[in-house]
Amino acid sequence: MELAVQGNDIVLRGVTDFYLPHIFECGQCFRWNRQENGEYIGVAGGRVLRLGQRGAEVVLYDTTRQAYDEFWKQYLHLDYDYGTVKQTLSSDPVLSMAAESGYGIRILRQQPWECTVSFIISASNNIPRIKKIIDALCANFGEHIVYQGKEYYTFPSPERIASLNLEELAVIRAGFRDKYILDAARKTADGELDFTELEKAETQKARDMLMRVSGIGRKVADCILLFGCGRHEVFPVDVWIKRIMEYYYFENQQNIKNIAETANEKFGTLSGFAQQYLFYYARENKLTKE
DNA sequence: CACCAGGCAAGCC
DNA sequence: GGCTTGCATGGT
Repeated sequence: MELAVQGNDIVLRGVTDFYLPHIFECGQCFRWNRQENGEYIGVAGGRVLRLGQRGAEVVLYDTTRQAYDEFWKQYLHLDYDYGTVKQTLSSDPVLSMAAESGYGIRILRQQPWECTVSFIISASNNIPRIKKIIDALCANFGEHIVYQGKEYYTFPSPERIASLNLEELAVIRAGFRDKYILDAARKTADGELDFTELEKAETQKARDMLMRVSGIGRKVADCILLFGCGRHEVFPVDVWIKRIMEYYYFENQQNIKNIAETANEKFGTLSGFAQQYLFYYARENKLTKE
């Protein structure tokens, strides 16, 4: 892959295993929106970016080399070899098929705090409404930024949300999840939940730390670890994953724990990548119940 | 108008 | 420990 700075844009050539719709529409993130021309605009890490792609050429509009080196390269997981990931996983026939379907998926390196709130909101919810609630959260309590003449909002800090009461937070229409968001914000603001400490901890210990927050169970914790902490060995099991795993690997219904254990035996340290390919495949094919 | 959506906590055994 | 139920809200 080669990089060129052209005016205010950064152009990447020879990019493989990377396809914008796969990356932004596989359910890992909620703040990227497809434009009419197929480009995507998103807010992450307090910045805004417009992204375009034509085959192996990816353009990051109106940004700097510094922003790319410091943030977007890692965020977009461009410093990682997905060819090897897919090659290894493809020894399993189901994963071979799923990885072919979602060939351009990258697991974004999102910010742990944003991930925490986003996946608390995801509980018993649908993706369009999750996006709507997060948008309202940012528009009401985030910081205003302008990019290419349009207004955007950053994701609000733990301190900002911790300063609110339930009545004020009700404007985002999160329903019963509002008290969970507040608990996460308070525990993060006062250091009871410390993401720096969490980074250093073993995976199971890190999961336990997250699950001390009300509203964070096993599944939400695992999403935070995978999407916000770069723990690629974690395999979050939601209804879609449960459904596709039962369909291809079992003859009947299984409990969550058994599904996660089976995945770890099959996919090892690549379980998180496998999870994303399977999730995308299950939704793409509208895999139904039973 | 029922039913459901990237689950979770609380209450039961 | 495992199993059931209620939960806010909005979309179909």
